This record gives sequence, C-alpha cells and structure tokens, in this order.
Amino acid sequence: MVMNIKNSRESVNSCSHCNLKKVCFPHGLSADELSTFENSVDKTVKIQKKEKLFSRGDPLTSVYAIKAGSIKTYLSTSKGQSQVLGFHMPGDLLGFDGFADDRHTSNAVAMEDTILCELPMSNFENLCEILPGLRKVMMQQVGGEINRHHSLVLTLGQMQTEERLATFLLRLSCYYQVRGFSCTQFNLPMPRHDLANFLGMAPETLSRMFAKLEKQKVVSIKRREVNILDMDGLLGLSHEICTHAEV
Amino acid sequence: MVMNIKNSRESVNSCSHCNLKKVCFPHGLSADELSTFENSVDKTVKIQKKEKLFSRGDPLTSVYAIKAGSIKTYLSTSKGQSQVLGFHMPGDLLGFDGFADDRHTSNAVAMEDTILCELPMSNFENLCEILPGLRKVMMQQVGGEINRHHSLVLTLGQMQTEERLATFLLRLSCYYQVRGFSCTQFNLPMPRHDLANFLGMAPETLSRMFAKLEKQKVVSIKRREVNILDMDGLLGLSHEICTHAEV
DNA sequence: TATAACGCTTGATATTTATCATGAATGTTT
DNA sequence: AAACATTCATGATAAATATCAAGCGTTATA
Repeated sequence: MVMNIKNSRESVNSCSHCNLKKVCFPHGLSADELSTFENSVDKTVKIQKKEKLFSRGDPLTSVYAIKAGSIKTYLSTSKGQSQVLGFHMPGDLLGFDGFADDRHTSNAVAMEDTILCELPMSNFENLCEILPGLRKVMMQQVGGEINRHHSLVLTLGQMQTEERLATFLLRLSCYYQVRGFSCTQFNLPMPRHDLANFLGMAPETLSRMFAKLEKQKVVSIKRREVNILDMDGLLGLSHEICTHAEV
Repeated sequence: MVMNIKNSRESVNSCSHCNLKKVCFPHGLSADELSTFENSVDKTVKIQKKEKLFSRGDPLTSVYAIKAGSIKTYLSTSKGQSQVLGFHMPGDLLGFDGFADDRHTSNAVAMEDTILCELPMSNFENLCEILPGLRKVMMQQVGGEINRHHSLVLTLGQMQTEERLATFLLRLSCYYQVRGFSCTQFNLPMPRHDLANFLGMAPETLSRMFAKLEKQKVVSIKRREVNILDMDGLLGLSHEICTHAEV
C-alpha cells in the first residue's frame, strides 16, 4: 500500500497520447471506450528507488501500469530467502496477484525512480461492466502473465544455467524490440544479484555464464551493458517452446 | 481441440446440485446468476485416459471445469523435453493459457478417464457482461492460478529437492482437505515420472527423496499411497511463504 | 584525496543432483 | 501361468552448481 511521504500523486496525461498505448491498457479499447477509461485513471503515483509499491498482505486497492521506471516483484520465505518473480517495465501491468482474495500475495519494489498510472479497484469493476473492450484487454493481459509464468517454470524446471541466461537475454531483447528500442544493445535494469535470484542460480554462477557467453562471442557484457553479437548463436543456446511438437 | 471419436458430449446436471459448487464456478454466483449461468454450461465432455483435451496452438474454444478425473498440463520444447505445469483435479478450471491470443499455449491430457463441464467462449463473453458475480469469480480463479504459479516458481527457484517434495505433499494435502477428503491419507494421481518432471528433478532423485522422508518417519509411501505420519515434521521441512517478512 | 562500501569476477573446493546401470515389484498380455 | 512391459528403487559414478574465499574496479563517503 502506498502510504509513504515520498509518494506523490498528480493528474495524468491522457492514455490516448501515451507513447505506451500499443502495449498497455489502451491497446484493444475503441476511441469511445478509451475516453471513458482514461477518466478513471486519474492519478499517477511516483515512487523512488527502493520504495515499495505494495507488500504481501496489503489490500488490493488498485491495478497499476508502469509509465516510466521499473519494478521488481518477489516472494519471501520464512527462511529469509526470496524469489524474484519478475522485472516489470513501462507498459507492464501490476496487481493481478491480489485478485484471488483482494490482498497482495507478493511484494513490489521500485528498482529506480518510477512513475505509475493507477486504476483504483472501485472504478475497475464498474468499467469492466460497461466496457467490453476492457474485459477483452484484461483477459489478454492476464493470459499474457500466465503464459510468462509458464515460460519461467519451464526455464527453472528444465534448463541448465547457461540456457536460462540465454533465454532471459532473448526475452529481454524481444521486450525492447516491441517497444521500439534496439534488440541487440540494451542495459540490464537489474543488478546481478537479482537476476541470479530470478533465474534460480547463485550470483557467481551467473557471472560464470556471462563469461562463457562472452568467450563464445555470442554477447559482450560490460557491467550492465549488453551487446548481442550473434543472435543466431544465442537462439541456438536456448530451446524455448516447440511450435509443433507432442510430448 | 476435442475432435476425437472417443469423446462424447451430453447435457449436464445443474451446477446448483454439483458437489463441487464450493470450489468451482458457482462459488460466488447468486442463485439468480447461477441459474442463468448453468444454462450456458450445457455440455459435458468425456475423454479417456491419455487423450488430449487441447494442444498448443489450438484455438481457444472453451473454458473447462473438471467434474471427475484428472488432467495434466504441460509445455514442450524444441529439444523434446517437456515441463509439467500442473495436475488438475475436480473443481479446477482449465483454459486460461489461451486468453492472451485466443490460442492455447500449453497442452492438456487426461491422466485417467475424465469428465469436464464445458463453457464455450461464445457464451462466456456474454455472461461476463450480464453477471457481475461471474466477473468476480473469474478474477478470483485467475488470481488463484497466478498465485499458484508464483508458488511453483519459488519452489523451483529456491528449494532443494527434499523441500520441493515436502512442499508438494503439503499442497496436495490441503487440496484434498478443502474438498472434504483426508489430508493425511491419499493417493498420488500421477506416476513418479510426471511428478519428478513437475518438481524439476530426475525420477531417481524423487525416489530417493521419498525414501528419505520415509526414513525420517514423516510420511510412508507405498506405490502411490501416501500417508502423512508427522504433519509438523513435514511442515518443518517446507519453508513456504512468509506472512510477515521483508526482503 | 583517502577510504570505505558495493557490485562483480574468478579460483578452489564441497555439495547436490543427474546419469548410468541394475534389479525388484507390479501389472498386462498371451 | 508364462512372458513381457511398466513402474519404481537403489548403488556407483559423473557432472553441474553452490559455497567459500580472495581480489579488483567502480562508486560513494568522509
């Protein structure tokens, strides 16, 4: 729950002029629907680096869309371990983890200063009743999240560490490409520690796998700067989902 | 897509008299809503053991609720590997994997002869418009699926093999308890091979972990018959989500 | 500028888990 | 009942990865 003094809320520029409309809520809403919709997304939330957007147990008050910055979601165990569930960037939606019983089950923290558009749940239910397009968009977004989880489970359950990293880099590359950025040169938005946790390996192992990819001249890495030198080589290291096959 | 000659469809007994109404769609619908709803779930689908309900790439035609039997969902990779995504039992809903772009992204196969209630997507959209309770139930169900995925990611990403198995047994125990069965004695609905794959380990390792749990006198296993001898001991081996903590 | 703290890398070693190989128990077909 | 295929368990070994330890840049702080 956002209660921090550092937060600020202010009125938002319209969705129809947002440069993220192709990947965010507006995608799939008609012009009429969109004007109804954007009147309900009347606030933005700003949070600073390391500040939490919500924590496990907080009541679900809103669904958020990231406008700028990045958010890490994670789970904590009673042993003090944690598992990063995802790194979320502009255009991504947050809050579905609270749908089951109106409380968040995961934690969300800003990886850098971040701006989010807030859709309060009180408006949400009403909007779903009157906007068929929003129901459709919600199903697509939720389905997308489920598919990403499936993919992550496959990665963690079946792949070795090198392949996990290759797969991650390819996904990130795609992610940037869809948003109009270079798919071969980009910055990792997270430190090694978080990425290793997300990929289910020790930070030292991640380091070694980066070194291995560099030695193969598939990518070059300098701190957080990634440069994909051989896309086909990288694809060859990853064996993501089969388009045709049976079990 | 269900096209097999072995399938049969027939009219379904009403949801209001179904013994699964507490865990399935009806949970959350008012009496009025339920009568509208059950007119749209007008068919059951029967599939035999090892028969597929849908495959990756199939158009999303329906959402299914399992009435009897059990279904395994899984992903396949281009290397011929597969990853089991879940074992689904009576009261569970199937088909959310197709929400993102109206095509299934995973595969679903019957682990035994199975009966499902079918809700065609053509009815679904309309029902969502007129039944607020259904929208709420859908959100809860989808949220539940997302939370289960989070939990699975934590299991695969952070836990060692013994803890993965302990956690799985506890979840299964809960599952049966909610449905009115014994939480200490039950049968595993899946072979070792599938369970090992689901838990991201080799079948031999799973076997050894069962043996380890038996030696600790925490559970006894005979083929597929599980008997939890020491629930607290089992809980002690699993460190699922923390109710209080920070990262 | 010095110093500390952090993020990252690399080497040596220990641990965990996979793989390979075998055999027992159970279930199925003839 | 015999022959066969499945399923599962267990031992021996190999491979992958975690852990421990040290060191090196970079960034932050005094």
